[in-house]
Amino acid sequence: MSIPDPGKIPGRGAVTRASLITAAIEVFGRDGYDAASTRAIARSAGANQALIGYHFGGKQGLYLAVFEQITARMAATMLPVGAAVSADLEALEPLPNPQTARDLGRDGIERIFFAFTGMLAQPESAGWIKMILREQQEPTDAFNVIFVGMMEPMLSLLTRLVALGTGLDAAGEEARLRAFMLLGQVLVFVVARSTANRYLGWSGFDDGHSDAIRAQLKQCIAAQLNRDDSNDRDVKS
Amino acid sequence: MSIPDPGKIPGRGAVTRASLITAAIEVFGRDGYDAASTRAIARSAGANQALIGYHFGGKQGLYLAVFEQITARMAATMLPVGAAVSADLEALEPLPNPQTARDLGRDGIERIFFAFTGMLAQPESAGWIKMILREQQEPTDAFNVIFVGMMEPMLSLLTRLVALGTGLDAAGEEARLRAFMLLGQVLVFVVARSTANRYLGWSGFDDGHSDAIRAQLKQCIAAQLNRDDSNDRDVKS
DNA sequence: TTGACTAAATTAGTCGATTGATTAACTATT
DNA sequence: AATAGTTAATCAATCGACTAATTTAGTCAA
Repeated sequence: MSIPDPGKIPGRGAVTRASLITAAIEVFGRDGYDAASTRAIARSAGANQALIGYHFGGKQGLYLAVFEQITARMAATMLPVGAAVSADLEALEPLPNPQTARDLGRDGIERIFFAFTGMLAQPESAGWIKMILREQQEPTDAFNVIFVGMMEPMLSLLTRLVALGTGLDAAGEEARLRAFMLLGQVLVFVVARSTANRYLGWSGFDDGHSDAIRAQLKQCIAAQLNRDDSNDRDVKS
Repeated sequence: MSIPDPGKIPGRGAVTRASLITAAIEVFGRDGYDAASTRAIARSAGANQALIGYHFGGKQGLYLAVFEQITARMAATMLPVGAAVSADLEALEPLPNPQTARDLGRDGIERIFFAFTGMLAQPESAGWIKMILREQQEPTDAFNVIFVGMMEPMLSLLTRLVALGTGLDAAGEEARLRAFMLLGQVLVFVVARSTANRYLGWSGFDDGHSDAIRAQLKQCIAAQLNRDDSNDRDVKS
């Protein structure tokens, strides 16, 4: 009648439950929520179709469970990096001279984006990247899971670092906009993936390309944090 | 038996054909290709469901027709701007001194992005933005239509301008990467729309927000083109 | 102007296939 | 024996495509 508690001892049900989620990431990512049939997912998982209803209550429940898994996996790679950067920040809290602050901000941003590009370049990422993008356009309950578990913490830290590096107010909209735009410089390679592949002659987003992106990104970050002169000239418009 | 030629004199069929496309942009954009039913599209257009088969051959044919319309509409706003910028470039072809070149590049990039943000901020854009994003992840024949008609011409021009402003080789990968990343700084606000809305406290991408984005974008463009110093220090790594 | 003829456009209805969900029976584990 | 897990089968609903019948608009002869 009701959904079994997944937090229990991993009985025989736990393995099929896990394989259903794994298969669902694959099929949902490839076909999208509507085109993905519960039968296709079950077949890919080597399980019976009725088990989706048994373990997750239905298609929607499986979809939500997939996002909890995705968020947990992303958090496992990104949050430690964020915590390390954050710790370095707290370490010399009495804010140092402007030049040191800028170097610290730039270093933190680079470390975060280094981890981020590495994660995106993993072949198995392709599936859930598509799922997240779909959720961005038509958010369901699943979006909330990934926003509070991943997006919001990383964006907050990024905003702090941008503020540190540029001298902007960390609480203002400008710093948040800049952090967001910074993120866009990386995201564009996966969200506009077909355009990227065709215009740049790539066949996908692999490690070699993430190195090339990192090299350019490093220059862009450095340039955007060194805004002392251009700032004083333009900010009053 | 076969699909009627839409290039003929606009008989009574032309108006239903047009209203079907308009409704299809709405429904395809909202629900996605698979979840959008031909019945829902026909109902929204005030037409009979069988007319989709009659005018477009089927669901797929309607989808393709939608993208031809979208491409035409985007091209109508963007290509004139691109042509104007391009004309200014040809005007002083014997390349001027580095400083003038950089100003010219920056000015061209700003004009393109100004038009681009304006287009994205239009309320009726929301529908086809989603369609294009879906096509980026799982490209069909429709992607080819929009790539050669819109993406490729604008990216080429953008790359030229970036090369002009930075001194990079216009034919190299670096310049194309930079142009692409520049594009990402704007696109992120529509592709990560739910994250943007929630993190920035917006309720959508309207004119007021596009002004705020333009202000930050202007500074970012200027900063990224003034890379003389940071370039010499880092480019050899 | 009228009426007959034709082709384009539109309609309601039906087709087989597939969808997510549900049930009752069955098996394995404790 | 009792519970958890699994299975095959079936349910109504909906899908895209298709067909035959009908209406509309345009053309030409009288």
